[in-house]
Amino acid sequence: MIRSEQETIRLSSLQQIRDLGIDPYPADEFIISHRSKDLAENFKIDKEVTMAGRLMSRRIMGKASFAELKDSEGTFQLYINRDEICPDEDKTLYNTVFKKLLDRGDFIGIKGKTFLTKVGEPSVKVSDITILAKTIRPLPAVKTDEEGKVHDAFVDPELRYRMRYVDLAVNDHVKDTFVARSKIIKAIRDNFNSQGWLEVDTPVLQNIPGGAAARPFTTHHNALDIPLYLRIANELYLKKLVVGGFEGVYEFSRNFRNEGMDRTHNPEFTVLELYVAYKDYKWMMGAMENLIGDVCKAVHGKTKATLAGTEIDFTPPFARVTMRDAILEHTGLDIDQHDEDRLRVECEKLGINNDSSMGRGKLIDELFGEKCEGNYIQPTFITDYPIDMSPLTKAHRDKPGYTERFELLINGTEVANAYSELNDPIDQKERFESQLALAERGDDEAMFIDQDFLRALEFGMPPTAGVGIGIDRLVMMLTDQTSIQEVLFFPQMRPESN
RNA sequence: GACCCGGUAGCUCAGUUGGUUAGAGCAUCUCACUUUUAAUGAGAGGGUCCUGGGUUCGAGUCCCAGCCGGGUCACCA
Repeated sequence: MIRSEQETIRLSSLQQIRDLGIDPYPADEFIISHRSKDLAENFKIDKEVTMAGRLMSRRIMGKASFAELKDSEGTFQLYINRDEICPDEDKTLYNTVFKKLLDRGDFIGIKGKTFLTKVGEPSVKVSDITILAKTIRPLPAVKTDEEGKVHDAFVDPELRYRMRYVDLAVNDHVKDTFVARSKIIKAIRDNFNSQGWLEVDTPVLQNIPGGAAARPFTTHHNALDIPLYLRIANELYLKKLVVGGFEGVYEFSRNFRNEGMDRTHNPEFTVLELYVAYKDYKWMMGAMENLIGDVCKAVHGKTKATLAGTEIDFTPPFARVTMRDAILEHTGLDIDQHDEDRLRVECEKLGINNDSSMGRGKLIDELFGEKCEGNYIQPTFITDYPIDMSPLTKAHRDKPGYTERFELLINGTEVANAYSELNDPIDQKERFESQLALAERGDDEAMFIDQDFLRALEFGMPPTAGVGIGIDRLVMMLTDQTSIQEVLFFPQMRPESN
């Protein structure tokens, strides 16, 4: 293995540390009394503290030095005086260990007393240093100047995603995004648990990849000698639980789809699905408004957030527009006045590519996707989808040809999809069959038929409202990120060649 | 998958029309310095110019192929 100059020097330092009888990777617990942020916020001088973290920079001035210690909360300044840490004749700890053998990035533990420097910077006067873990590779030297300008930022997306540990170690704002992600998930859990809904786990490995229209990843189970699929959705399993008698179930489902990758798609992604018995999609819109308002507050302390320079207002209620009205508004086309053939002609006029495999619903979906979707920046419920695009959705109570379904759009992107769940087993069977017909017509997105799900419905499912929320996208909307890779710790990448 | 852009030191980046030994800042190393904060001053070292071909007296630079990434589009609810 070829080592860089800096790595070679660090390896040699590592050996010298060992030669001094110091373990560079000690096993002992290091007890921390304070962390940086808390210590700064409640700062008092002459407090005895022990702290641990990475040594991020050193400013050595002969017999005294300043250093930055970075822990999980932030950084804190250390003042290291030779005669304070080496009161006896032996000055090795300062002259050799601290000045020569430690490097930026090393984990150290310190003991000391708080004080204010001449210029008023809260600091710890160190009385002892313990090496906790020696680093071999140098961290990028990101520096921030007086004006807050960042120099030598570690910004190459490829390096950042492949070595997220480095990204997190040096780019504080990246950490903030993931802390926000965690807060969002916690806020959802708290909201749901407080209503008595149950968090459940359902299979990731499925015999039939159901509940969505997507290309699955396939694998093989050796003992059973059968193909298995990584789930593309967990919808059908959760509904089976509602059949079983749970009135509110939810799951943060890691889904897998063997499709393209871009700013808003990663092969594995997280969808929160929730099913509540005896409710309908109208009720669900209210539930979503409350939830997302709560979640926004958990992150920003208010129900507004900035996204790509625009303020997004998550204060309920959100706008509600039927799909028919949306298309009418943005294209002047009233879909209720056109059958499939005439709709195809109109799509042609509008420059929307179409082919004979596309049914009426698919054409409407294209029309909406191409001409309308991008216009909904503020949170908007698009309601009442055509029936042949929604095979798991209850037919609309008073609009023939439509379903009781809505999607929540934010910044022109679908964030949630919800409906009054179809619980009529006969209707469900027919819907699956028409999906099969679409597949035969050439639609490779048509759904698989899940016989066990149909059997479950025949045992009776109460009227139920269900929703799926794209958690990654929701996190993007609330953290001002425009790429899914910024909200996933380890986005999918092509393997490094080496 | 198509098109556009990029890949040069640990990090961020220059590199002219193709022309000596490929540069800068930070980082690293050596020396000095006991309240600094992008510490400072003096000195030094560090390169698979993404890979492989080609053109040329000569390639970081031009051409071809490939690899990796980013962006746009297509696909994908």
